[in-house]
Amino acid sequence: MSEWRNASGNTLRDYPRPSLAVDVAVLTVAEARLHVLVVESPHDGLALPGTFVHPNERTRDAADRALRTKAGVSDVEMHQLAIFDDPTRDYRGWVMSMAYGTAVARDRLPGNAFLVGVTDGEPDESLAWDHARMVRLAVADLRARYADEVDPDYLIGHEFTVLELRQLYEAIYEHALPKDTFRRQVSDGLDSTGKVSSAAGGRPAELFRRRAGTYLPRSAAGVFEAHRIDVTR
Amino acid sequence: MSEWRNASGNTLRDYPRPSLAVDVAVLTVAEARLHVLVVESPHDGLALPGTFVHPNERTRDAADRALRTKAGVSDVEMHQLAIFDDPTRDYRGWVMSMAYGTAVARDRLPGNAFLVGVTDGEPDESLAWDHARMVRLAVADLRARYADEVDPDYLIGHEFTVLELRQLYEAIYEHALPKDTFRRQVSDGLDSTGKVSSAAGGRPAELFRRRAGTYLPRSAAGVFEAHRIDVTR
DNA sequence: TGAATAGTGTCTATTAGACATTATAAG
DNA sequence: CTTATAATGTCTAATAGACACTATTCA
Repeated sequence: MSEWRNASGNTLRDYPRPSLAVDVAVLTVAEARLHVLVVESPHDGLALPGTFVHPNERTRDAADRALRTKAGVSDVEMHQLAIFDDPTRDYRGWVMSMAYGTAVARDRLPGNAFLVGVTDGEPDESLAWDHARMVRLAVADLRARYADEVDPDYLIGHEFTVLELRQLYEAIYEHALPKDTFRRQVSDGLDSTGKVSSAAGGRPAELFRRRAGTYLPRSAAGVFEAHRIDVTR
Repeated sequence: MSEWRNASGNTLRDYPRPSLAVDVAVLTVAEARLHVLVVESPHDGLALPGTFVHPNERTRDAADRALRTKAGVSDVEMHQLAIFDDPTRDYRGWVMSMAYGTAVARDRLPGNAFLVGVTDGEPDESLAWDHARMVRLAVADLRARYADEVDPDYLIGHEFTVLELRQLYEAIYEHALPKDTFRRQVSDGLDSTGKVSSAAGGRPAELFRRRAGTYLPRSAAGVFEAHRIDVTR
């Protein structure tokens, strides 16, 4: 590699470079609760799927690759959370990790996926390294995005009833939501399909689709979120 | 360095590592407008202050060091924005950059600081590399944080009038705010000092301090922000 | 006194939240 | 019919936004 030199005299070979990893917190809703996808290794215990970044690879592509090869998940839209850069965070040496977050419907994950429940941003089982903090950031990010749009990550299908949508939001925000207020908050973000769901004992519920390009009202965050997750820990 | 090997067989020396830089978007309000602090280099033109990360240094410490040495600014609380990792983004080779954002009062910057006006997240003059995108992220981050608390970055002093505070917010959000509604939005986040400002022709204005540990109401974001900055570009 | 600015009261339209009512299905 | 669930209407309290009014200074 030629030694390009910029105005301040730095070159790309002046000093050691960090190893760069990515880790991905894949959230999902199963049994009406938030879960995070983990992988188990004999040496490090439970951890988020991750990998080292390959030469000239983007971190997002590395995260995609980690999900594909270690968790059997593809075609996921991810969001940068933070870089974890404590030089002592990895026993192997100077390893930084870019954390990504996303959410995927349960039925897009392998049937034997290892899911750990998440309560108020905290995994029910302890994770390796600083991965619990990554989960906390992922949940805060998920909640912020879900207060902005109707189920942007398609945790439920393309067509759904308001009840199904509300139960999804109750799982994400971890508390009950009033059914009439919830309906009014989201109704502007829904398109009616005309169809109804097969009734479960009572009046059949109407099936809706996400309305493209609509945001939920600013008040939605206040309605959904009972409290804020402390992401500073 | 010993070759620690983890369960999946990776080592820390398997493949090349990226050079890692940091760049900092320091926003300030001058002449009732948002500005961003830039440095000028003969080779690259206008750019955000930045530096390469030193061995075993945290990115935040590197960002501190860049601000101190290249812009004469110290003791600034910064926020991670995003990692910029396009492998072709730097002509010198594979260089990623972690972007940080912050805001600093004009009088904490050197008198000869190079400030570029910012309109709707866009610097008035073109910046090197992808630094304009970093500015966009910094402005979005600033607005989100200022909708949460009263001037958390101390862009105005410890004691201030509601008028001064409102003019600050009008500069940050780039539109006029109704004086009575604004006052009601922020009043719960203020403590009265009893003192009044030296009058400027009319009734003297009361001086307030930030009330510790209070958040602005959730509706504040809707009142302040006329529209959202597109950070996807 | 009038001019200028700070601060507050009032009215209206909107709406979150609670509750009641109607609508539509199955048995 | 009864029962169950969906969807909507109604009432109240809170409040954003607009506007007017009062308060306090200086000239």
